[in-house]
Amino acid sequence: MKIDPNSNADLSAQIAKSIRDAIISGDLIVDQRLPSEAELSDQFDVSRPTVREALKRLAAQSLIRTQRGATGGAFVNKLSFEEAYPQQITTSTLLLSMNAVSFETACEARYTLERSCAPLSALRRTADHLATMRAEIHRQSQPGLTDEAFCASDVAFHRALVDGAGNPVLSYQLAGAVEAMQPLMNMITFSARDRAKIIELHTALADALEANNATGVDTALAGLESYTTNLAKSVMEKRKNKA
Amino acid sequence: MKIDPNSNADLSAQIAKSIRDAIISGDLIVDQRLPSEAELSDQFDVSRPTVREALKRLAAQSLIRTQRGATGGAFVNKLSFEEAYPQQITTSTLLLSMNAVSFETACEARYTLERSCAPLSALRRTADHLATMRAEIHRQSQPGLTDEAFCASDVAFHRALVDGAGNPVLSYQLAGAVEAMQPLMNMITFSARDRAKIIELHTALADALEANNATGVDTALAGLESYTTNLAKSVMEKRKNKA
DNA sequence: GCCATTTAAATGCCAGACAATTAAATAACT
DNA sequence: AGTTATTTAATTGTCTGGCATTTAAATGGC
Repeated sequence: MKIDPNSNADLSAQIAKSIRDAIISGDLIVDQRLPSEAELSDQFDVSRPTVREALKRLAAQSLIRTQRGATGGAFVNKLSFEEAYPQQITTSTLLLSMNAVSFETACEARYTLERSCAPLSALRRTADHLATMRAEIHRQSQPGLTDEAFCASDVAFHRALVDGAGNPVLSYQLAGAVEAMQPLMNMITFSARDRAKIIELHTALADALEANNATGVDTALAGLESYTTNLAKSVMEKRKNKA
Repeated sequence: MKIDPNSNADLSAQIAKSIRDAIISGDLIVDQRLPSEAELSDQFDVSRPTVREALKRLAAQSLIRTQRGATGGAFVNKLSFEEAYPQQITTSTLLLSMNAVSFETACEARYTLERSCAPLSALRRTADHLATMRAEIHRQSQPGLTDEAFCASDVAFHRALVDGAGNPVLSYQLAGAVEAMQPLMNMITFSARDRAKIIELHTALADALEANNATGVDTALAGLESYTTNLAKSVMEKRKNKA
């Protein structure tokens, strides 16, 4: 393997790309051991620190894992949904906060995606999913709950709804949209009356889901979306007037 | 800043996490310059190579960019949708290939998400989106087209549909679902008759979109999903019989 | 005042070394 | 023979120190 030292990209970036491509193309398969750092240095004709930088890049994307010791080394990592979740959420969160995405746009995306899961979830949700949702509703009605905890519970509730569709790909894609909204939601402080309204809609949603009533679920979600949007609008309005 | 040398995690991973948290929390803002590698070495009380490994981890996630020269250094990167797309697609592709996700499951997720965009797109699509879709349909009907090119055009067509919803967050989330399907779609070689059928459905979809007919778009998408699923099923069946 | 040169600061890269970890090979002991 | 303790070898983790390269700003010459 050879690397172009005249490219404008870092050597470590080129090496990382080379290995990444090998993983994506299937030349390197899951759990396969990569050559040792010393061997990679020879193959790519670079120093060990440079190889290490390349490997760290791959590790940051969970594409490899490393093990020390005699039989250690870098191994192609089986990328699991569990591992991919946090990265997806981090990226989505930063995208929202760094690109001045309006609350409305983010909210629309989130509820659009979530409503698409509703029919499947109404069909396939297990008792487990329902139990989780009921438990979260109960938590949300506790008086002493902080706004952060309320929002976290809200996220857990909606994730149970999405997971109810029984499609891991769908759950993964939705995770980013739902979780990344949390910081934005936290900016809206909920009054007791607002919470009661949200809990009421959550209950309606759970009831419809329990009855396998897809239309009911969709209606409840639409209600949540418009209520949330209006709430945000009024909060923003108040803040603007104060300032 | 101090790092725990007795943790089981690598120093570079801990440092990367520390800086990443600072970015997420807003302590470090976009375009802000991080301390130089030498300064970071001092602050975290580690060597420069270790700091560099940490920075490469962050660079792999597009959280920072580096610049050489007198006024150079590492800067907090404004994560753009354009930058996040490829990562999202790589991750989604690997998740599908490494986790034995069935074609059916992936296909269901993809069309479920895409159908959720249909109403918005029927409402908001511009002439530009329509033109792209018509152009891709035209390309798809060229006789000499390879299967790969046909699939690539298919992806472009569907991305135009999604982009028509005019919501960047939605487009981003959908990119992974749509693009990650391409390698799976490539495994199904399309006969001329299959292509004609797909083009027919694409045309119906574009027509409905042009008429702002949300229901028509949804019907066409549902048709595409069932046709694709059945096609895949029969292809798999044939392969099993051969073997 | 403008252009060429120098300088300084920073990242990019390398060589060599040592520490820590781990599994396997070996030796010692029962 | 079998089990346990020790040694050994391979590998990653980390450090030191250095040089090359790039870039913008400071300096100097015209």
